[in-house]
Amino acid sequence: MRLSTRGRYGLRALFDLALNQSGGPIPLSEIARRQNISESYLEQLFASLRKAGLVKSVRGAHGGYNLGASADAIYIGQILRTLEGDIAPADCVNDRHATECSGADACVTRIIWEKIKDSIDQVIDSISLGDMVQKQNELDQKNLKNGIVNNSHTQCNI
Amino acid sequence: MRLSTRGRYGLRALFDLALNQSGGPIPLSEIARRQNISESYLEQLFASLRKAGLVKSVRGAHGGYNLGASADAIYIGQILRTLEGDIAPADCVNDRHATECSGADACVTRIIWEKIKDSIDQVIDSISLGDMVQKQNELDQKNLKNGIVNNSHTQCNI
DNA sequence: CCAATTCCTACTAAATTACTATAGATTAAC
DNA sequence: GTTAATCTATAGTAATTTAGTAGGAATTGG
Repeated sequence: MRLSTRGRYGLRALFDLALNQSGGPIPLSEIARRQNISESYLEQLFASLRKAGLVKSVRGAHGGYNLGASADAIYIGQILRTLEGDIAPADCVNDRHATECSGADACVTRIIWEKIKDSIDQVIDSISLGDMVQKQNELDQKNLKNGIVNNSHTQCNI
Repeated sequence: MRLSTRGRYGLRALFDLALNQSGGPIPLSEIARRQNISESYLEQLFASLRKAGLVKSVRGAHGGYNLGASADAIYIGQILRTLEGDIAPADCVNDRHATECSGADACVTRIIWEKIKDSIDQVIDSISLGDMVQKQNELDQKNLKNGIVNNSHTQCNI
C-alpha cells in the first residue's frame, strides 16, 4: 500500500514550492536540485498538476511555476489524487475508477475498505500546504533551540 | 495505494473461514470455490498465514484450515500485515522495512505519511474477524426484511 | 493402496513503475 | 534576431512488482 513516486515526489515538490515562494516563478531545475528528483520526471508531474490548477506555469526564460492558489487553499488530498488517482485500498471503493461489484450492499469486506479509505481521506483533506509550511517553521525553531540547523529541507531518498 | 490481491484475497478468505467455521477443518478448495479465487494462489497466502499463527492446518484427507484463534482475537491488521507487510504510504514510516532517512526529525512530509499510516492502523487494528461476522449477520437480517436474499457472500471480482 | 489434502519451491507472463529521450514552443535578455 | 532558459508533449524502455501457474513431495483417512 505504498504511494508511488508520483504522489510522494509530487507532494515534496509542491511543498518545496510553497516553502520557497518569492513572488516570481520557480524553475523546475531548482526544485529538482533541492529535492533530488529528476527534472524531466518532475516535468511530467507538473503537467498533471498544472491541468488540475494546482500550479501555474510561466513559460520561457526566467519562467517556472507558482502555486495555483494560496498554500492554505491547497490540500494534500488534491495533490495526491491528481497524481495517483483516488486513494483507495480496493477498486470497489474507488470513486473515480468505480469498479462496481455485484452484491456490494451486502459486502462486509467492502465496508472495511471504505473505512480505510475514509480515514485516509480525512487526513489528506484536512492538511493544506500552508499547514505544512507552518509546521516546518515550528520544527525549524525547535531544532534551532537545540542547536540543530537544517535549512535545506531536502535530499530525501524515499 | 491499492492493496494487492494478497491482502484483499487473504482477508476475504479468512472472513470466509470465520463465517463457515463448523468445528472441522475447511479445505482450501471450498474457500477457493466460494470466493472465486485460484486455489493454488490461496495455498501461498495460507502458507504465510499459517506461519503467522492466524490459521491452523490439518494435513491429509479431510484436512483443511481452521482459524488459529477466536475470530474475536484476529484483527484485520494482523492479516493485512502478514500478507502485505507494514501498511505504510512511504518506506520512511514503514516499521518493518525501515528505510531510515537523514533529517527525518525535521521532515514535515514524513509527518504526513505518519499520520496517514496511523489513521489506517487505527482502523485495521480495531476491527476483528468477529466484528465482521457480526456485521454480516446484521446485514443479512436487514436484507431479509427487505426481501433481498444473498446467502453466498461470494463472487467478488475485486 | 488411493484419494484428498496440505506443503514447498520454482517459474513466468502481464502489468505497473519510474524513469529517459527527443522534439518542439515560448520568452527574456543580450 | 539570436541565444539560452524554460515549459510542453509524447514516446520509449528497463526494472520491478504482481498475480498468478506448475509440479511434485508429504501426510492422512478410508
